[in-house]
Amino acid sequence: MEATIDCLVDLGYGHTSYARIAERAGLSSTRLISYHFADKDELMQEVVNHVFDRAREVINPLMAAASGPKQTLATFIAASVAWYRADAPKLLALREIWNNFRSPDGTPRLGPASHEAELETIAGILRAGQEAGEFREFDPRVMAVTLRKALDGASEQLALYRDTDAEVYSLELVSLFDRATRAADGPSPVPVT
Amino acid sequence: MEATIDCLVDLGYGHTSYARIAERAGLSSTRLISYHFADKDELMQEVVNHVFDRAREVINPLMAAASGPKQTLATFIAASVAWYRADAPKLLALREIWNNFRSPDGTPRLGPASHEAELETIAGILRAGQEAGEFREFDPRVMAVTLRKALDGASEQLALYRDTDAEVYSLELVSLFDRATRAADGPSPVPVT
Amino acid sequence: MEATIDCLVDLGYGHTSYARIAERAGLSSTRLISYHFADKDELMQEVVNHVFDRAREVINPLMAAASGPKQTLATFIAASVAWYRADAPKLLALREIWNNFRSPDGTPRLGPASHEAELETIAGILRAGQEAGEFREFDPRVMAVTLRKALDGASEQLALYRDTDAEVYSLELVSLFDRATRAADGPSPVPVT
Amino acid sequence: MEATIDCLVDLGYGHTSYARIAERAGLSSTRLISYHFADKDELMQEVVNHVFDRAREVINPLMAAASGPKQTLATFIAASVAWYRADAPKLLALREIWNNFRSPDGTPRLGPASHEAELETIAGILRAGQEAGEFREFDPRVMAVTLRKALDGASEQLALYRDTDAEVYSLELVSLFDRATRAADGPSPVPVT
DNA sequence: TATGAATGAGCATTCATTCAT
DNA sequence: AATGAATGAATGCTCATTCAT
Repeated sequence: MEATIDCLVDLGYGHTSYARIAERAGLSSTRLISYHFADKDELMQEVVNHVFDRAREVINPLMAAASGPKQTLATFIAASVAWYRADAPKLLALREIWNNFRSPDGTPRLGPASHEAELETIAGILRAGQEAGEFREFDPRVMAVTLRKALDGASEQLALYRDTDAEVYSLELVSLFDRATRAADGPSPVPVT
Repeated sequence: MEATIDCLVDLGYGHTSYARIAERAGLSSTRLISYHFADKDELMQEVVNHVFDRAREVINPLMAAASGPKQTLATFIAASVAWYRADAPKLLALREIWNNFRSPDGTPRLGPASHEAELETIAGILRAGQEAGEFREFDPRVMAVTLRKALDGASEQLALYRDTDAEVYSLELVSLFDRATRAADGPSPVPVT
Repeated sequence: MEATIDCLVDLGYGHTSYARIAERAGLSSTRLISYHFADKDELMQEVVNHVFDRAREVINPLMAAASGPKQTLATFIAASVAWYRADAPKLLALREIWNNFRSPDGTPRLGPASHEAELETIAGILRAGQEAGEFREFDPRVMAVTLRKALDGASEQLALYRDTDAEVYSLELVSLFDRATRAADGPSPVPVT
Repeated sequence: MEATIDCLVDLGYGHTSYARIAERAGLSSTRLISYHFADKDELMQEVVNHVFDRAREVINPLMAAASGPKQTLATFIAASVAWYRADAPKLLALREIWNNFRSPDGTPRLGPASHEAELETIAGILRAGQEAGEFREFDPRVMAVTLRKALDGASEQLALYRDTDAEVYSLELVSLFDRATRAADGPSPVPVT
């Protein structure tokens, strides 16, 4: 599975064949891949599960401490970026699968549509903040999509430019979305001292 | 080329073969594709050029009227969304190529790295605004990446959910980035009247 | 397709692969087989159709002259054997497909069940003969199955032992089924002079 | 071995692989098959032996009582059908092996050629009857082949259409071959009372 | 401009079989 | 007796591309 991730990153989804994976894994036959995984779909699904398991491992503990819309939002951003820093290469592999994994009939198995659940969670936090008066009026869907894509951008930058400072990136994003969301006269959640 | 775009959208890059394209185009042989395009790379490049030509057609005239960092930024967002609305399906095809087009050695031919020029342009506008005192202090790179991805998100939403109101989406994004960038005590560039 | 028939006869259905067919046909790639036939099923079906077309060509003109149950039966036997003599090798190929061609779920595509239509035709002739009083009382189904298998036996013998005298075999079978079917006191349809 | 027979019947010889057999037998590895049988050929041979052992068990005692060509012939038919009724499904498996089992060089290991011994036995009975004046003049080979195939037809019918009455089928066949073989003026061996 | 025929490399997957416990 | 890991050859089929009209 590590060899698979390497192939996905280096060669892209389209050139990640059993032959290439076996080569990288030092196997003398592709047969062993078929032995451990029912088919390529299962292999890919397993990689996705593996990466998401890691995500939960890193993010959930950090999220536990957050309370209130503003802090939840900021923590979500910071925790996501923390994960990206830890697992940058795996994220490139995930992206390949995400963008290319399709059913035989052509419909994407993952792709943007699979973000719906997460988008709804984010939108829920945003709506809660609006009701609490902490956030201004805006379209929660647009904001949620933008945040989701902003985080994708972060993971891309961290993976492609390894000298990017994750700490700075995280703080900048928190600040950006704080300003984008806060009520006109509300206090800054990141008090400037 | 229209058949190619259809295939890319419906089947994804990986299943967009000469055979499938010829089938959709009603050709009885793939030979005609090879006749018009040197190879598959050229075909894909041609699709990319075609889509970007349209982008320039739609965006450039709108950008011409803008002056000053704030307005330039707002106009850039609005013009981009205007293009997405006009050419939503083509953008899905572009995305497929963007994410998958690679050299024989595996290095991406397009992908995030190809956004550098555009990111630099956006960052330039942001820096100009900071120097003019219209924008607050922030990392121009992070903001540029976030804006770029926010626009990607917009094109996705418009393509996948055809009932999305592009006008609203555009105004929401302009407002979002206005708040994210403006100097603490600066006036709103989109005055509420 | 001739190469396919050769393979079926010499190697059997199970070892008739694209590689072996291409080899015998002098093709430098199996690709050409896939080019002309959608898949292996289509190739096999085409062979079956080809062989049956020949059968109709040979048998139908001979059957045209027959009238009355006894003569029809005798002519059917003679015409069948005439075809076997003409196309003996092809019949071995047909047998391979007949016995092994199955749907993906395992159910036979041809096999004994596909003989139903022909069995019904034969049984019809037999019943007509019984009603006309030319044939004795017997179970038409059993007689039809036995005749069908007797003809299979003839084709096998003619294909495997090339010195078998088809003329003799034909007359023997006609006589055999005449005696097996005729009414107790009926006259012989093949009068001894 | 029962799992093997099941596979042969349900999937056909070509799809009866170690993997499928292990699956049906509830084994978690094909290794156990290789443990008990040297190779696939041995497994198939074992199945054939197993089926033929049963045949001898059923047929031999019944044959023991027969004496004289006519009775021997009638008993042979009746005993064969009795076996078919008892072991119908196994016979379908046998047929699969019979038709497909080949040496590496492609020559059939069983198939029609393996019937020679049995055909010679049947022909011997027929010749004895001719010499004794009980049977008319006919080609013993053609009659033997036809009887052999008639019995194959019976086993097919009994296996495929489970409501076929074996008793009737047996009597019909006996009567059929009695009429086909008996001397012109000879008495019926199955006197109607 | 359009076509059918032909090609060799590559694909995921299945085959029977062997190794090591 | 039973298992899981490993193997190399073979399967049908698709790939982009070229040849010849």
